Amino acid sequence: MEKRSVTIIDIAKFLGLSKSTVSRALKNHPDISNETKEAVKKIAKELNYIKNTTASSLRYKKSNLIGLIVPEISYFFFPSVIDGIEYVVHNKGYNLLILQSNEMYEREVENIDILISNNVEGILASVSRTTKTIDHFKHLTDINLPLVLFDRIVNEINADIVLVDDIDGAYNAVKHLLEAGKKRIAICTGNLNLLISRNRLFGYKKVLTDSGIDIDESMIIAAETSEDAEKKFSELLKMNPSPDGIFAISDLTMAGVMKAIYKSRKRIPEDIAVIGFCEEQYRTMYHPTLTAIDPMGFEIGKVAAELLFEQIQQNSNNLPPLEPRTVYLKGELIKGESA
Amino acid sequence: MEKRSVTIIDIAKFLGLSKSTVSRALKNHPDISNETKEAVKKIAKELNYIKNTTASSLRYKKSNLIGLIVPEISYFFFPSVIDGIEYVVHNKGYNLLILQSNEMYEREVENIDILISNNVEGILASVSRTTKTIDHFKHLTDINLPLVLFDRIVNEINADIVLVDDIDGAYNAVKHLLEAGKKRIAICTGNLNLLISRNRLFGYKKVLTDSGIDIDESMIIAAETSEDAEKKFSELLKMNPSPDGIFAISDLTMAGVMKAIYKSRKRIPEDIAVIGFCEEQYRTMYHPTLTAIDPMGFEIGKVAAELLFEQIQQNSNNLPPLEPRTVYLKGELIKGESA
DNA sequence: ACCGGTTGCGCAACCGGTTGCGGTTGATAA
DNA sequence: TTATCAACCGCAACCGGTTGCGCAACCGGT
Repeated sequence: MEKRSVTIIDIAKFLGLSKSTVSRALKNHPDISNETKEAVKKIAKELNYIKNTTASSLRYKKSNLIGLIVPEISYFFFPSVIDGIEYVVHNKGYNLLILQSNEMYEREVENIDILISNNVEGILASVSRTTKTIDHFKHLTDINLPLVLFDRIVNEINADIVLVDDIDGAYNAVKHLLEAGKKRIAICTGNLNLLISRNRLFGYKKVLTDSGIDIDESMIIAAETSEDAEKKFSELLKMNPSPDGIFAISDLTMAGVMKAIYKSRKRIPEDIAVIGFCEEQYRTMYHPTLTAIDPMGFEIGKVAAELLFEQIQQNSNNLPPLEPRTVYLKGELIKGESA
Repeated sequence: MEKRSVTIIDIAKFLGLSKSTVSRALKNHPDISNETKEAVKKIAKELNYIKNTTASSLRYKKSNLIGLIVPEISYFFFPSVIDGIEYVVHNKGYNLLILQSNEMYEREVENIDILISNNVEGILASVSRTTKTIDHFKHLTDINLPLVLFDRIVNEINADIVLVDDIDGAYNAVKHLLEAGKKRIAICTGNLNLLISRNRLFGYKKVLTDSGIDIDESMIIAAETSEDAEKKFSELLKMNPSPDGIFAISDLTMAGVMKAIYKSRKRIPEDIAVIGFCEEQYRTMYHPTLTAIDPMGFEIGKVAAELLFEQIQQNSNNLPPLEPRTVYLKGELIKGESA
């Protein structure tokens, strides 16, 4: 059943040439005459020749593949990041091998092996929630494989890092609520194992402290899932006094928070103002539309991929690895009607 | 700079064995003694050996790679589909090479070549909006490469096909509005070049006809983008008589329609009822929550991948290709508050 | 001592494309 | 005529893992 696809050897036989000549002709090697080149290319097209990248990369050590590991592809935020990555990767003539960790440490380790095994030239990753040891990432520097972490990072690692300035964003978000006259501002943060959750919480605390407002621990709620957020905020909104502003740190928590508010029949923003980090795509889905800090998904992906290619470039020039860089992207506040 | 990673030859040298023995030992070949197997595995672990899939697949013709082509990764619907695909693909021990066509015919053709070039064992695709000729897909059957199309398909092709039953879904959606007593129901459909748009429009027309209602062409609006939908429906809602029900055929059109309604200050569902095809994730983001037909993203991906693996299985057993199958998934109506 | 059968392993070809090196040819210069 | 050289192309090794085949060693049985 297996119909072998056409190889350079087929072309060579057809033209009575050697496969080396065909190979060189296809790559426009100067040693080959123009007539031969044209003949080869003509036949290649006629026979529907497609280069076998696998064979090529085995020899040439250039797979043209970039590996990507995300916790979950369909998380609100990640599709945008992937878009940004794909934009750069495609422009460089590379392709993307995408793996999910499903927030499981074991799969993350396994995925790293898979990517190495597939000869990727670099890896982009956002680490899983359950990852505590990072030997699998450190191993990459041993074998000199470029690595860029984004959004969910780990410390003390030899890799480029791309983040949104979470503290700054959270600070500005909550400040916006304060300036609107809100006094009792709650935060819905995420799993505090994630740096992003801690940083956004830090920004929240910082602006309150800077404004001379005491931190009320009952206004700080950590939720793992959207449902979790909804449940906990439904409770919170029944309390007296209840918050008059909420800062939700992610799309995920926002979804839960908004559901809780809708249920409570409170008016937005009169009774309760809402602000968060939210992709443009979803920001205007809510009613009223959200005022939100742009989480910069596309940009993160774009910048992360660009940094990766700089490392790859460095490698292919046989230059020593670059010093690890950290890039902070500042997300702007986009005004909606919710605050 | 390039640190070569360890190969079976390194292991062989280390143990004074031949590379064939090491290869067999690692695959638990019965010819090899248990002592040797254990010794090899022990050293493999110590040296941090990772199999070079590229080399393996060159010889063994098994890349463990599945190719996926989607118009755009971050479209509302596709992340869910990818999730479903990834679920199956990972369980089979395969990996996913994901490419975007960005709705461009040329990139679709290019992507097919890239996937072939990377020795994928099968291809899953949702075709671009601008695709009119399908020779690039037909070529796949020539080289006996399994193909499954989903959601956006082309006709007269030798491939498995997975669809939601668009006509049925649209029929039930609009019927739901009729049963709620709505009389002037508008539809926001998409690019009519897409079968999905035509089918959902057909279901809309069918239920109206079946119910003895005349089709009002001014109530049929095709929109390419969310913004387009918003603009056109803002106009429509100003008309007199204006619709008292809207059926939006996709997440994309729904976003525009809802914005237009919000702007018009009409009440949902009292003044105007809304129904559509909408992923669960987004359905409850709107306020009021949407009544919608489940577009079955995850399921589509899952079923498509399963069909693909059946074809691959067939190939690897050297059996003749299966007859192309078409699977229709019926999306259930999920009640929200918008209708 | 001889034989058939098993066990355990190595040799070498192979997958398809790449590349260093060397060989052939024809033209030009000496 | 012969040395020189560029232009053009083929040979063969190589990338790392897989596999058909063959061979030596060893087994128990006669």
